[in-house]
Amino acid sequence: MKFFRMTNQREVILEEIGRYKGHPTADLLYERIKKKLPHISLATVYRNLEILSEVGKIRKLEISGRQKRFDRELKEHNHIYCLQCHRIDNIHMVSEQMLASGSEKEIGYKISGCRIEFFGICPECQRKNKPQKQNESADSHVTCKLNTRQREVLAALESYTTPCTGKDIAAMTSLEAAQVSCQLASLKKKGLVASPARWKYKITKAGKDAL
Amino acid sequence: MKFFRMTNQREVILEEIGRYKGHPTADLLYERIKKKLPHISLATVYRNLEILSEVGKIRKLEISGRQKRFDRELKEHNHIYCLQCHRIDNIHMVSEQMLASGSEKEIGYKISGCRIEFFGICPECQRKNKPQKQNESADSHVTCKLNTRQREVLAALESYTTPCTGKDIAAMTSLEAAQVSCQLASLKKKGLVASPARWKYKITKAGKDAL
DNA sequence: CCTTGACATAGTAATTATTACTAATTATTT
DNA sequence: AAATAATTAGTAATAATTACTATGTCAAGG
Repeated sequence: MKFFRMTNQREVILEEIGRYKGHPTADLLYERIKKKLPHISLATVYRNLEILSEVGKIRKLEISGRQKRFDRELKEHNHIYCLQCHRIDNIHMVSEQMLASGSEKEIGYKISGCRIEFFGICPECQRKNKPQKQNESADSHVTCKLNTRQREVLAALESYTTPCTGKDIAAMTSLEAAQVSCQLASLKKKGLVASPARWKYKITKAGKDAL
Repeated sequence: MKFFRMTNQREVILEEIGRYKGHPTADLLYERIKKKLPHISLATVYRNLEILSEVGKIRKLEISGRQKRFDRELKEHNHIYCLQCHRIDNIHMVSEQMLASGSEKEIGYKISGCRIEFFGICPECQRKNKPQKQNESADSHVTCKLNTRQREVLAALESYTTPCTGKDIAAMTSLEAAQVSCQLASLKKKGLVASPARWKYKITKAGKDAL
């Protein structure tokens, strides 16, 4: 049997998937991981995602769309997929009842699992679709006066489960650490981010709504 | 609005999908269609599969595996996928009940559909897996003494919904028309194929079992 | 009937996501 | 420490699909 070695690269990959709320693709993970391990190769990311999912540490999704996606969530759940922006969210429901429905016998397959994939339009895209007229107009009074940098910082925070430091955010975005902390201060004053611990920031409900 | 022109190529593509029982991939269809339209381009096949599915004449499946698959079946159904040989079969069951289960509200998505994908081992692969020892031995007494050509003819027939002529089969396989009719005669004698009309052949239950 | 313009086509190039390969490096076992 | 095995970065190769381009076809309006 092959021996599995927990290398530094694998730890970072695993940690990065864990930090990420959604179902990231290999290349997105690669972009993020590169910030920490600048010399890592895309092939290493791909290989390890494959191996980690074989070992059962992560889960590989082969869902709609061109790219495979990965997540850390190991308990059974299904997915819902936005036809418009291609984001994927989790959806929890029993799937066992269907397995028991006698269809297994009916068609002769030995069923080992089931994946349910809903598709539709996610809340965010629904919101985007509604107001079609205000495109040419002011465009700023709706979204609580967020500038590009603030939006970028907020978006980065939004995609993470764990609280981040300013440095983390700088690594995820194109911004410098100084720029980030400046935006964080202003966002905090508006109540769009909270700081559960010194130097640690997370997005608030209001922050999510503002996005 | 764009005008949709039913060209000869599109008719042939549509007909070929209709003739095919499974969920063929673009390149498989291309191989088959080339027999009838030797000058058709793979790009044309791809483009038209896309267009035909937009127009609603066929359905595009984005299921597990690398390639997209297409089928003509327009009423709602779900799929089951063999992890081993990658074949895909239909499975009929109600999916509406899940849509009503309140999860729509729960996550804010506007759900427009749902795809359920079971996976497991298909009957054929199960059969292949069982007898592991007889690999070196005679290898012929089990399968009702089918030779390679007969097997090829039978497999071609098996994949079609409509009765085929010998010429059809010759086109699908690597065999000459004369070779095909010779094999058909012998298969008919064994009861593995039936001839519902003069020059038309279809596979029988016994034929499927023999495969 | 002949031109005009939208739609289609074959053939090919380009792209995207992923996998395979290779030589060098690192860890584990003997 | 030497031998062996696993892993890596970097790059080449592959598979499926899409984009591009020049040419061709068809149907309608002058």
